[in-house]
Amino acid sequence: MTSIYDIAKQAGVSAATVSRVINNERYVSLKTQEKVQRVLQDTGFIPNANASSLTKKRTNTFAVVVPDLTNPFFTEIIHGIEGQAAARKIAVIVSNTDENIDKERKALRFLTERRVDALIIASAARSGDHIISCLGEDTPIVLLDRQPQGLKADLVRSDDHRGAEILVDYLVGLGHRKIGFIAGKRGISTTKLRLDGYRLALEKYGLECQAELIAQGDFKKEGGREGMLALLALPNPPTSVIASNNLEAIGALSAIREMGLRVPEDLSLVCFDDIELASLVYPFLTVVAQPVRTMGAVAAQLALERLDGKAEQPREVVMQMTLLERRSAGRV
Amino acid sequence: MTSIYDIAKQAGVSAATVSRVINNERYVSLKTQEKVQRVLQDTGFIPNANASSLTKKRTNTFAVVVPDLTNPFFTEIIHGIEGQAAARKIAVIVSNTDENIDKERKALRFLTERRVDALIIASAARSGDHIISCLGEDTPIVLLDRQPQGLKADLVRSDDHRGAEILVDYLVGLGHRKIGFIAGKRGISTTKLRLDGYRLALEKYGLECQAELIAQGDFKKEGGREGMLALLALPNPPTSVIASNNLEAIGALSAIREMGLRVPEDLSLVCFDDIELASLVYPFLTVVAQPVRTMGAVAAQLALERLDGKAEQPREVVMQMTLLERRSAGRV
DNA sequence: TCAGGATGACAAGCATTTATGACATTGCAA
DNA sequence: TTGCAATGTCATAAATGCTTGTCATCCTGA
Repeated sequence: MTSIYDIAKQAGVSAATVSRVINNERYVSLKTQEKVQRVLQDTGFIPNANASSLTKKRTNTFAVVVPDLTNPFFTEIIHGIEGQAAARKIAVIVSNTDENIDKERKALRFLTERRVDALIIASAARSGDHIISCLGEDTPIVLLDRQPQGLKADLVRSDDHRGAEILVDYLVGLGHRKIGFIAGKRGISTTKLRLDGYRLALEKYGLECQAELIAQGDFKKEGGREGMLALLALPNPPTSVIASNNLEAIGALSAIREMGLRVPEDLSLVCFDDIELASLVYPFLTVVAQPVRTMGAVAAQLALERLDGKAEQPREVVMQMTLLERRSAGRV
Repeated sequence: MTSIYDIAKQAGVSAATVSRVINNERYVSLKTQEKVQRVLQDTGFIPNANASSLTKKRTNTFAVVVPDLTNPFFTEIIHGIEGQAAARKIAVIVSNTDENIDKERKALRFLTERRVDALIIASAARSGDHIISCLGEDTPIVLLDRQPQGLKADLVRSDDHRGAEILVDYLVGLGHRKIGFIAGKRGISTTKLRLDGYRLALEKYGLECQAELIAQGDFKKEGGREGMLALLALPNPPTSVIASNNLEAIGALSAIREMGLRVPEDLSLVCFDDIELASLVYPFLTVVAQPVRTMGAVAAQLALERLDGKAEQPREVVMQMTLLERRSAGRV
């Protein structure tokens, strides 16, 4: 491989000078700058960023770890992150964990081997111990959507609690009194917040929160499907159901159809997190949506600020949830 | 930072030995292996992969460059690539170009600075000159979906030509004789293949291929919308339209609705590339779909084989298109 | 005793950055 | 005009954290 030494030789200067020219540093005369630049141009030389990061102790790389690359919620966030990162000449490595803690652990190990400058993660884990024990205290961490226990780090999320309330308000407004809930994956902060929000909102209306109306999900289609089947098997099933995320809603939908029921005629279904493209094709699911792309951008910003040494205390950015009313819920 | 030298000191061996233990190489006795492993464990040392790649001349990194991170077609492909890569301990850097050649150029430069081991790219460009001139001849390149001119490299795509034929067959089968077409982005191989397929299929049925029935698109929503508006403005508009990809179809849909028309009652609409989640929410768009996840996996495989020195000639993997009949097209 | 393989240390290399210091230039006061 | 400090310009060399070829040493078995 050709290195700055080759350039240096051709230009009749030292490698150090070439390095200075490349990095636009002071203390190199215009004349030598031009001389070196010419050789750089002529040879089409492209410096090795890896070698550079060895000495600079900056890899200009962010790691993004998400639990489900299949979910537009996360891919949109990645989109947002990539946009910010590219503008700062920072590479984005993405890792998918499939909601699997073991995969997450491996990914983290792998990413710290590469000495990423920052980690942006929607963790599949209940607690964050494995994250710090792997990355150490020094690498900036930005939590996305989910806050593992015992992990003090920047956090970007939406107001899950309020989101649940918005959905309950909406359903109650349509006359529903028996509102089912398909919870998210066990042990995830988001799951708890959304469930709590649901409970409190019911209380607000003096509605009893029956345990049997709460089914367990996992933020995936299959979990949503099974959760919904459980609710439908109830002797006295709910007239409306809230799914804890978009994929659960899709699973729930398939369960409902399996049972030969229609939405919203026989049952209302709403959920967290939008699937924008789906609604553009055919506006169907009523949801509370998060400003996903922005969340990604903000997460990247937080990481960048940490790198610049700004900020000390962990920061928490909470975004608004927005109700997008479509056709999956009806008056009862 | 702690390095293998520190480990070596603690274990009472040389750094070379530590390196050998870490990389599981021969010529280190079981006893010293254990001794070193213990220190490795105790200190929780994680080697620096960047330093390693400096000597090994392998970064264990793939670059994936796509034109639209918003399109599930590409995110699913990324998903497929990531799966294969993670299994081989290869990092995936993703770059989004927004169909912008300048962004693509910048991304390529950036990625070669990082000396990625392979490039997997769905290029936004007509020709591939900028790719080789940047990466050089040595880095394996796998083309995804699109084949820029003058670029000899492995290619993973689907049978676009046949895909178009399938759609025309289907529409003709429904009685359509006036079939419009919203083309893809100019200068992209896929655009041409799909258009050619459409033309030839019409010919097969002795249908005249009218130039006015072909609108220009760009593989994005806006292009689809404008293309459809143009078709609808025709004195004698088509009874059915084929959009060159999923996003164009969405744009077309919005145009149709703007004009107060209904699909499929007033107009049939079909397109290339599925939006799986959308169809699960509500089965609407009839499409020819590509096996996206597999395509990503195959692309990664091709890259891996190149790295292993297998394969000499450029290979072309062509996947089958599948018609997914739903509700956006009706009998005329 | 000796051949030959196993073991591991040494040192060079990978492509950069950067501290240090040598030398040149400039500005300004004497 | 001279002297001197401040600054600019650049090369040398050390450092970054790891790998690997070379070579000396130690064992083993014949």
